[in-house]
Amino acid sequence: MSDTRRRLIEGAIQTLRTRGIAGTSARSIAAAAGVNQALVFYHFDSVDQLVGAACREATAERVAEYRERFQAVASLRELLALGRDLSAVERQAGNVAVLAQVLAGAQQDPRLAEAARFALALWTTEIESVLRRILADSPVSELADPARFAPAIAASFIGIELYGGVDPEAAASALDTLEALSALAELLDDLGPVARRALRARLRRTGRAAD
Amino acid sequence: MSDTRRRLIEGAIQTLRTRGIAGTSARSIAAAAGVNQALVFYHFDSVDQLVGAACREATAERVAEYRERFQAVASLRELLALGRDLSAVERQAGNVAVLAQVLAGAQQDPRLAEAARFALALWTTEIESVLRRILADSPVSELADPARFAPAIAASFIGIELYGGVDPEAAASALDTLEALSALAELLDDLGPVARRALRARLRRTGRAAD
DNA sequence: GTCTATAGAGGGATAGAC
DNA sequence: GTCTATCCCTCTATAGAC
Repeated sequence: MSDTRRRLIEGAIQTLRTRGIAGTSARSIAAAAGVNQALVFYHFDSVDQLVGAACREATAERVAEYRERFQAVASLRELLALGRDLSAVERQAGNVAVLAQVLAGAQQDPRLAEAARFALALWTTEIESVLRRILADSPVSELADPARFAPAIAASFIGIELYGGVDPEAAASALDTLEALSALAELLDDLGPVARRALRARLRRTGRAAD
Repeated sequence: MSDTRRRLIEGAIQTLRTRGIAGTSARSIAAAAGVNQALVFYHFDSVDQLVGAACREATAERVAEYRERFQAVASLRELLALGRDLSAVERQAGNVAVLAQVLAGAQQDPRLAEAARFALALWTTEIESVLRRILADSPVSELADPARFAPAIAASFIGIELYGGVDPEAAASALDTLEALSALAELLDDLGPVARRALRARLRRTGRAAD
């Protein structure tokens, strides 16, 4: 990829972080990238396509960087602890913020929506494969299958990220709470088949299952 | 409150819903409100103050409308089921979307941040009082105290709302999953003191508690 | 309180020289 | 591929008539 293209992508990421979706324009991106404003349109045709590309790329980069750590996760608690670390690191770097801003813009812009869907799919795919592995023998799988559980986790982290922008303490509490709740899953795992039977009985009574 | 003020607030809410934070301007709001653009500045001094006021008011109105239903909630599952209903209704009306858009803008704008904090506090206060009531005798309270649990729930719903704007099916799955997981809490309640002791033992081993 | 008009900045996008 | 220059639009905010 050409150097200018790279710089524009970097500039877009930076601008989304510091000025949000509402303050992201061809001019502000070009200024951050240190290139001429007309080059936005030469290389990407329009601002939203550049923003979309930046979102895809920033996410792909981050997900790739965390892949090994995802693969090392051995329990729900570890997954949520990784999420907490990731949240802290990415808050510094501002990469989750990029996705959150694009997602906000995506509510009204089909091009951004496609990019946001792609980025979310990258995260959920990763989360889903971890869940599939760590919940395989867990009674938790009676309640939630990985493909449906993963978007809940991804969405929660994005919500917490946005919350953190206006109330960091509350966001930290939220992260702690999710992690603490994973002790429920561990307790269930301790109980093993007993828990599985009890859960099945519960589900029969309330008439609700994983799907 | 004057009629024009009211109309501007309504116009701001409408505009946030249909055009997002990036497309919300004095002109677009005034057009939606059917009033002159200069009146935005006469009544609110600036666009962000109008948007902030709209966010506060829209939220206060919705929270008030749901207060009775919150008070009728008797279990975590019912709370999450109410959240699901609320999410569906509000998605139609677009009120959670308003908060989500203001929250996105709030990451870079102190005035919007204050409004978002206020709006989030309204929701979390409501959720917290429900949690305090329904978890009073539950072993779940070993893991998460209501004041720290509530922001996690609020944040998750906002994340799911944004997710729903680009992938409605995944968002629906996420809502289902949260509801299904509340069966864990019920199971714990069934087990009563046994579960409480087991949880305490677990927590001692992993060295983590509710706070 | 409401209107018109406008200043002045910033926006997307393009034409055309190099 | 990159630049300058520009068109034309939208933006916030204000001044001043009514």
